[in-house]
Amino acid sequence: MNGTREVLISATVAHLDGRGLDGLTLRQIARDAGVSHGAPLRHFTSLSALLSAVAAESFDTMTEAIQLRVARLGDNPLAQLLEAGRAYVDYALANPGPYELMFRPELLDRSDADYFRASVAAYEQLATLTANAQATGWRSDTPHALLTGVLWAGVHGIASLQIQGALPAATNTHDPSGLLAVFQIDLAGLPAAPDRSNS
Amino acid sequence: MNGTREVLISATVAHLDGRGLDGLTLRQIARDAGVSHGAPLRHFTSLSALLSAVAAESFDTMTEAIQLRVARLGDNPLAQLLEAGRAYVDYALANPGPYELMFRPELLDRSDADYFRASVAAYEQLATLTANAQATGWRSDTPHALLTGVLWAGVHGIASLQIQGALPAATNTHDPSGLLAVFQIDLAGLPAAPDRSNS
DNA sequence: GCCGAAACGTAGACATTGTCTACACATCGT
DNA sequence: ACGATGTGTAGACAATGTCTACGTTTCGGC
Repeated sequence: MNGTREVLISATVAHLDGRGLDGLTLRQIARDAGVSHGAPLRHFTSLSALLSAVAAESFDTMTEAIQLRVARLGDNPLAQLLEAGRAYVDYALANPGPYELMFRPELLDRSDADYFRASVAAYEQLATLTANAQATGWRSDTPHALLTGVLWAGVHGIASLQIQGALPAATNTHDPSGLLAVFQIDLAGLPAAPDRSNS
Repeated sequence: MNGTREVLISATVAHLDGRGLDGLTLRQIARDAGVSHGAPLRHFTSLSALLSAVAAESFDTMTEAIQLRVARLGDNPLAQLLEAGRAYVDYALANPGPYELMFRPELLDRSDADYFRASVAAYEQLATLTANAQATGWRSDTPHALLTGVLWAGVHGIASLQIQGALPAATNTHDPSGLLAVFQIDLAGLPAAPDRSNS
């Protein structure tokens, strides 16, 4: 149960939560986990492999958190899509360390099967929500993959810049959901409100 | 003229253009520049300081490139804003190495005056274009700093994900300007077309 | 139960990195 | 002319990722 492999992953997550990527080395993780500096290589072929496992876990956690938030809403695809965007940014800002790791390909092993699966699952989640929204007529003329990519880029850009404090003070003091509110105007502004055509 | 300082910066830029951040070490830069491994520290207090100088230069280059593209257009603030967004993404995709460096605070020296100046100048450029567009009535009710931040996050997210190949194939094969076209719909969709009210 | 093999863990190498220090040479203002 | 300052080199130092050699521990088939 508390196998070394799990301890290593826990130590990595703890370090990410505490100090982020700063000082996150294989030997430091080993020290935190209470094992020798060579022990991690018995469970992961490299530092990248260990970080990929952690990144995959973080992707899964984020996907679940988003799913929970979306599930609370009724069957309103556009509202669900917006809520997913907010939940995405909320997760990133609440877990900046793991989030940064997820989008640092040079630290990860891109061929890691679990990382690939988890990242694709996250994308598929957004793609499905986008498709549902488009099915209601909202932006049905925009190519699906293109729209999904742009929406992802939007929330990713907000999360990234906010985490690294790159947004100037005036923007930074706003609630992150406030940023998304602008997207909401975008999203809801164009064709018709989705559930009004049903009542 | 061909002082060691300039040679070091050139070598760094060349490395960024050729291999990106991969293998970009102080000693490798020194080897490329044909000096000893300790020489760079005579001109820069640390690796971060050298990288900050290069990042500042890249920011300035990008700002100029955007300004050129915008200046070609007539006095149509909304069209200028859109063109700036396209020029931003174009620069990032044409110079992925320098662009990645610009947004890697842990590699840079945040207190570097020139880096700060150059990054603020880039932000101010976008802020001005945004303000001009808002002055025509476009989204004049959205707080200026908030809108600027969201626009920046949008293009930054697109550029970042595209550079690291994180967007799936269907999205990736599109012309990057195609991605922005979706933003164009957003931007132009809401109130009124800006120049029609003039003719 | 035994025992060989596999898994697991440790300790010590090795090359490489950023930075520091000691030293040498040049350049230049006075 | 000469001391100070600037510039370059070479050698240290600690730290890192990974490799190898060497012990344990564990465990499945006889």
